[in-house]
Amino acid sequence: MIDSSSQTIDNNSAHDDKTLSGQTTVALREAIIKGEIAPGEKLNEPKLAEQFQVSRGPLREAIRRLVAMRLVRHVPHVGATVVTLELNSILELYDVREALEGKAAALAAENMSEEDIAKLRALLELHRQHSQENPGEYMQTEGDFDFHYQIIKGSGNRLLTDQLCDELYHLIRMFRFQTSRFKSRSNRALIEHEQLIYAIEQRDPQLAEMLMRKHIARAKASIRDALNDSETGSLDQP
Amino acid sequence: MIDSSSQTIDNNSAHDDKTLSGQTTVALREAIIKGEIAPGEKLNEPKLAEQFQVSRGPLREAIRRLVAMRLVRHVPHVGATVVTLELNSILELYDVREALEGKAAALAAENMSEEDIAKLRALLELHRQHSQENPGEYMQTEGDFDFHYQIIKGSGNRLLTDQLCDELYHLIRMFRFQTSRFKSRSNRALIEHEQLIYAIEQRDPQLAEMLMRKHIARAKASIRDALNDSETGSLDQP
DNA sequence: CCTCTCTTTATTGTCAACAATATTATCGTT
DNA sequence: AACGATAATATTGTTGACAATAAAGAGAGG
Repeated sequence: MIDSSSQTIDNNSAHDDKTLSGQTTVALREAIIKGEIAPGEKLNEPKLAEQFQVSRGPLREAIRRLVAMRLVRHVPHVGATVVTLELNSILELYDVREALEGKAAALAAENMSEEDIAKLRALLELHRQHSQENPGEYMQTEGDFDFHYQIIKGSGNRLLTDQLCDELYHLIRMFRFQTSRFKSRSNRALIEHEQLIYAIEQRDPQLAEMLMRKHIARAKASIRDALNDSETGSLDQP
Repeated sequence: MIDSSSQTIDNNSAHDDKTLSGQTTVALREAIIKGEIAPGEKLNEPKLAEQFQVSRGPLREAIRRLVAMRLVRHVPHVGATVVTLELNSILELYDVREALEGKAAALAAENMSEEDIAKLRALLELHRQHSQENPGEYMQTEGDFDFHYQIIKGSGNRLLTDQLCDELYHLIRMFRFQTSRFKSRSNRALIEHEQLIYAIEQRDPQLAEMLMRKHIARAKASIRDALNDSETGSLDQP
């Protein structure tokens, strides 16, 4: 077992929030991420309150939290709508990821404990094994972020971790859900993860940062190519 | 042109929010940043609602937005408290700034229009002039972020801009308010800004990023030194 | 037939009362 | 006197009703 909070990636500051607002937040969040509420769709407060069996108060609070997570946009006196992830937003997201996770990798190379590094390598071997047995499986995407998640946490920077794991993570999840038909090149990711962990083991912050940045930049490029080819401008509409 | 709201740094998604929640948000936010509500202090909802002449509803919403801005921490059924900026949090903040603003500088070198670059240089000259006439003046701090702000906007990345200017910016302001007794080395900043704008003019993303990162890293180091000296080690424990 | 205005409707913003939980104070026991 | 359990208090969470604003529709005029 890697960590007490490793399989529950969701820490979201609401992991132990038994309050109605908290529960409604995760329910609404998941509904949006899974596409049960379509991108661009308007969030009708009375309707959703009825649907989630809560009053409008907690529902409004949930909406505000999702606004902070950038899953929802809000205009005063008009209402809230689910964000639409056009290609441009995705590319912007990956630029931010590159900057933040690159720094996280550098800090991880400096601050991560030897045990945590060992656990990280164990996790990588697990993914490699799984990938060999069932090639092209779902785990690579979840597992991929598992790996990144451990490095981010290994940075020891709380602000960085919160920004990446509480806010941006759910945006990434939403995007992956919408484009799950595209299977990612998991072999390449595995190789790059291997290089990355080696840099961390060598305690080389600059190399770790460079490798992480290139890793994410390549993912970004591959997304741009895939989406440019496949849709030719006609994928992102609902 | 990217946006028309350039001199009003506060865009905060509430710039034209005439709603009570919006007004309460900025009022409460400024009160916290200026220290009228002390760091670590608890936010008593009935008391603050009375103070701001609003009901608890809008006040609660304001608090939630400030939680998203990381100016306030919230625990279910216990309440909200103003964050305490220990040295550690500040250093973490500057690491995140280094990553994000570094990338912003690189993107600005790629995407900024020639006119915007010209305006940026004009702004720098203005600050230099002001700095010569009244050495060691307040403007350098506000002006410093003005400069950074223009570069961030010049990146053309909306997510990046929002993260830096809507959320982190207010944390920085709060920190500066609390430590206004320390005068920053404005001469050095001016020189480094000069180098930075030159790299942008040359359309050299890598150099621009490097310069911005070093610029912020130096600011971080100078903060660490100043705070370590002045408070003699009794600062970072809670 | 289209367009503009006014009315109607629906939706968001705000409020004050109620319920649930945590904090504090009190009291008894060791 | 110190500690722990229990009751009183204060604060947060939730609810439904009310007010203000925007969207939708009807009707008159061009």
